[in-house]
Amino acid sequence: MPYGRSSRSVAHTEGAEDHLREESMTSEGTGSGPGAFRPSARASELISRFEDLPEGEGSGVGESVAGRVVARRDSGKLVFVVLQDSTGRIQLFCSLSELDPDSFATAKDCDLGDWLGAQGEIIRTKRGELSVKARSVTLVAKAMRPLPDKWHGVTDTETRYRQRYLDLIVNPDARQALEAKAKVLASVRSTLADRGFIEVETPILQPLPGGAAAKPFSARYEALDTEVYMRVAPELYLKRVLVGGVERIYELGRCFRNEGISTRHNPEFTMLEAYQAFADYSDMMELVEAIVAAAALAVMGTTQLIYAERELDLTPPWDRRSLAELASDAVGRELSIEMSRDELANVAASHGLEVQADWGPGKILFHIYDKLAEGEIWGPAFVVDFPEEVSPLARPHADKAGLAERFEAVCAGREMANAFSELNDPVLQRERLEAQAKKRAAGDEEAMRLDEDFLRALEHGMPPAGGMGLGIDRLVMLLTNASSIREALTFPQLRPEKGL
RNA sequence: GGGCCGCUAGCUCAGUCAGGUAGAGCAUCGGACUUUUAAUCCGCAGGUCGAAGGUUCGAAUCCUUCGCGGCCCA
Repeated sequence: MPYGRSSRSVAHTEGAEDHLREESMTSEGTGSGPGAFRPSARASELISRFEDLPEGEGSGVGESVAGRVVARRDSGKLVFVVLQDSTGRIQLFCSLSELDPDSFATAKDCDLGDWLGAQGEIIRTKRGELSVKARSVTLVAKAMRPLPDKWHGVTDTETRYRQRYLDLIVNPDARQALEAKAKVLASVRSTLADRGFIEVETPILQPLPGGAAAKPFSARYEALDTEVYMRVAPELYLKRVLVGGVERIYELGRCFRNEGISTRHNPEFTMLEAYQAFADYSDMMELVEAIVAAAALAVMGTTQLIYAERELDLTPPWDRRSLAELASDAVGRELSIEMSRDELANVAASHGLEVQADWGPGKILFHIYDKLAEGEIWGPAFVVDFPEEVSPLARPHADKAGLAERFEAVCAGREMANAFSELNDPVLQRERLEAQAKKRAAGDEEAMRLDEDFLRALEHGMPPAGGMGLGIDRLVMLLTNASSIREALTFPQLRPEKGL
């Protein structure tokens, strides 16, 4: 019993619940009618199948349908009820003379939001609406609460997010976002499977969070009397699997970062990470292009789309620009990793950027790019050659000192993927993580921790590999023209609702 | 964290500038109607105006603080 109401008087003394429907206050009304009503057809299927049925004629074909009541037009002895199922809408034609009294009463007394099942002949009315001329009508689930306004729907953003089911009922866009994400996930899996990657699962609860510069959520693990962290990335575990000799792997799953919420950030989000032994970051560029292009085809049927009223062509190959070159363009003078720290700091300061004392030239150059250039890149583009200083898990560039074999894929001014030739030198990796740990000790909450278990794995030998991470929610945003990541998540993070 | 905007009936919104008995449409509830398409017509009911405090004879409206949400910036 959903509301625990046992009598009308209880409900009626509670003013806040006055809008709950009266008949639903009795156990009879909320009850489950037939629990196993099985429709023989879906709305959209009937509409296409009987496309050629002329106005005012019957098909002679009997079918049963089920769905939610989204409109009711009652003209006395004839009632039209519109049912919505997961494929579309179909009208019921309910005539007193064609129905048993119970069925007619069910159709006449139903409320918007109720779920009905009905059986009858498929006809087209005089006004041209394909309908089921009902022979029987059954209430299969009662709605106690009213549907949003049938014309305006629900537009209040907060209500749409908190009560996503209402959004899904009345706004087709909400359904499409859900379906787009499902298509992207299926497409990503298929693209990777075609290339011989296998999907693996690694811990979400980790004793030491790692693999990205981000603050983790923590939780108390009571049975082990210890603290655990929600992963910020699966990277360090996937590399352990590489050490184990599995050469092409990926994980598609939720990661958690303890940071603010914005149109581009949700504390939990879906990330793809893939690792390929005997490959490097240029192979990863090709992989990112292939995954994104295939996902676009799966969702849109094309790799050319409109995002934020601007054209975006995801057809490979994408532009490649170096980070230093983009930073240079943004400040109007030539910058490079070989410049002195002070010189770069002065450039940053002259563009209003704050630079911290412990930042080296690589971090400052990256900061200039990140703040001044990235947001202006429409893309899709690969920004290549990140400073080594901001890439502690990446392999140093083969022939450019101070740089790493790393890129980010940028679309519509936003980072969508990050990849590198993975660092597999355990000695260098230890130095890098020790330096990170020092920064942490000095107060940098996003600096990485020293993970001895990970280093022990590397010391057993990790094959050279390319690895990439791709934000699935941001990809879905692009493919559904969503301006906020919340539209790509069914239940975005919100503050708990008060007074409920 | 900062700026701006919003919060009024279940939903969509007026009313706030210029203080004076809280409104409309849809939904709900009661009634009429056998081809409707936001059906139509008649009638009833529905409110902690986000919260608290202040100013005032009088506050949805003015002031202060807080909560929640959105957008932009960091």
